[in-house]
Amino acid sequence: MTNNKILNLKEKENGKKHSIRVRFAPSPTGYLHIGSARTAFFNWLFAKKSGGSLILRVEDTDIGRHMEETVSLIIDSLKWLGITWDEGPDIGGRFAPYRQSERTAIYSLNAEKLIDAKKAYRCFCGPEKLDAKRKKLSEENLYFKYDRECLHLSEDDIRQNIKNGLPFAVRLKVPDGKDIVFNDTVYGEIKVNSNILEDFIIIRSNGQPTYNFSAAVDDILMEITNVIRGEDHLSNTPKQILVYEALEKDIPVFTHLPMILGSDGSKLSKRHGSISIEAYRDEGFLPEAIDNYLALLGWAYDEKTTLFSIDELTDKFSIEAINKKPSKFDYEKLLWLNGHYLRSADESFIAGLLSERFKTKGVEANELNSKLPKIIPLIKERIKTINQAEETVLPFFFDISYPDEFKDFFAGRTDENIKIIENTVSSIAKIEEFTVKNIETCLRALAEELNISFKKYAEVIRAAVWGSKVSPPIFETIEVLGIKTTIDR
RNA sequence: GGCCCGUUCGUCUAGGGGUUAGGACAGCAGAUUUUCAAUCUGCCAGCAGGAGUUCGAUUCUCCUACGGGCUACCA
Repeated sequence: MTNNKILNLKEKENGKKHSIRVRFAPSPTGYLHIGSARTAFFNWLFAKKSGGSLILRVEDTDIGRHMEETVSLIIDSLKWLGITWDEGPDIGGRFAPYRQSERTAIYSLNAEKLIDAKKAYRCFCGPEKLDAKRKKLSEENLYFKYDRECLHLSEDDIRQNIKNGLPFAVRLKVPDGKDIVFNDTVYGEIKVNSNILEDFIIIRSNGQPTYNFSAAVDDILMEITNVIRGEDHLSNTPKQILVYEALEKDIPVFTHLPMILGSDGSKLSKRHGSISIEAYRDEGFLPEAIDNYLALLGWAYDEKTTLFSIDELTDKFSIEAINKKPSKFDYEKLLWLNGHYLRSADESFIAGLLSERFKTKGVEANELNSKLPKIIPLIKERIKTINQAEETVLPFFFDISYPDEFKDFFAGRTDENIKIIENTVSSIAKIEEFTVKNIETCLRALAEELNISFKKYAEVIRAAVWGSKVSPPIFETIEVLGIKTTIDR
């Protein structure tokens, strides 16, 4: 433990000029949640825009030790979104370590400092005792606020308790009747009286800090100038300010971001669909689409623009323009955005993504390389996700099975349809150069010859060749399939 | 229960004391088309309710309703 990790009381940095430092501090409980991703993204945008630094800090004070996987999952998702950071658990930095589980001693030492300064005190009331008190009061419809029993313990009692090995938590002594005021960038002035707060626990009896303490201590230590986080922390902010004040440090600028809710207005959860960035990546969404969509949740540049590249976003984003209203997550709009970005994406890029998927399905690289470049232009305009693309392109690589409804389709008009198919087979067999143009001339001529509308004719051929009433443009499709496959089908 | 925050088309939002309240997604209709998309055109649709301030409130103030958050030895 180096000394600079223990905060010196009475040493406010007077007017020292800082460059902007923001942080994203996820709790590694699994994957990167949509809401957290937005928070991370806004932090990143703000850091970029202001030429500051983004710090990634893992808040794992209560998660146990087995979370390596989830940390790397979160890191992967962040990187995939294009978010980069200047300091973090994976790359280190001036204020390492960046995992709170590795900083336990820092919190204890600072808590001890507070105890010595009589700004915090040991509490020997165990959870059972507190629960009992809580329960008793709730039966009378009253709400329990810690009664400061242990604040009044004598020095001797405390020494005796410690000597007897009684476990204790550490509580912050909340000043009485004090207005805690801060100015939130998006919510404006927030004022709360300290009387509604109890002496909250800052160190648990297992020695681990609680969130409101560790977050504040680290934000001080890591010289965070702007705290940008979800609105769910707005109510926690006064407590953290109390920690700043107990430690005699200046508070940073707070910016709380409105929540992202599910379509029914309740907290975004699994029953609303996918909520992890990972899931969207797997579904075949593009990071540009997600970033663009996320940016539009609670923020707008002007009255018209909805499409923003990352560069435009870093240029135009402004934290002051964030609104207060919680927003509902709209999957449809995300889909539309993704379709837009897919349409403007590089064809070889899409081919690469599809190629990966088909390789795992056992399709040879050769076949992929020859067909995919022809296929992509056919489907590019018709897909909204890579999943969809994969789906629609399946008959190019695998045998098709005709759905039951087609049995009727062929049976109902047997003569005509069979005639069409037989004629088509023999006609295309004669095509010398199997190109789109020749196929088209050939088939159009045939339809005329058979005296049926091309619309009708195409319907039959499509069903026969593709096993579906919907397909990419038929001539191109036939070309890619090749003469043999077409005739076989 | 207490405290904090919010409420403009179904959704994301712009606006802001006098506007035909603007855009986007979705929906609907049409054009185009070998299907489906894409594209283009048009349509539908909104200031939560009530008081107050004002010549005039969607905009300012208050109240109510509704929604969200916090109120843990979770973060």
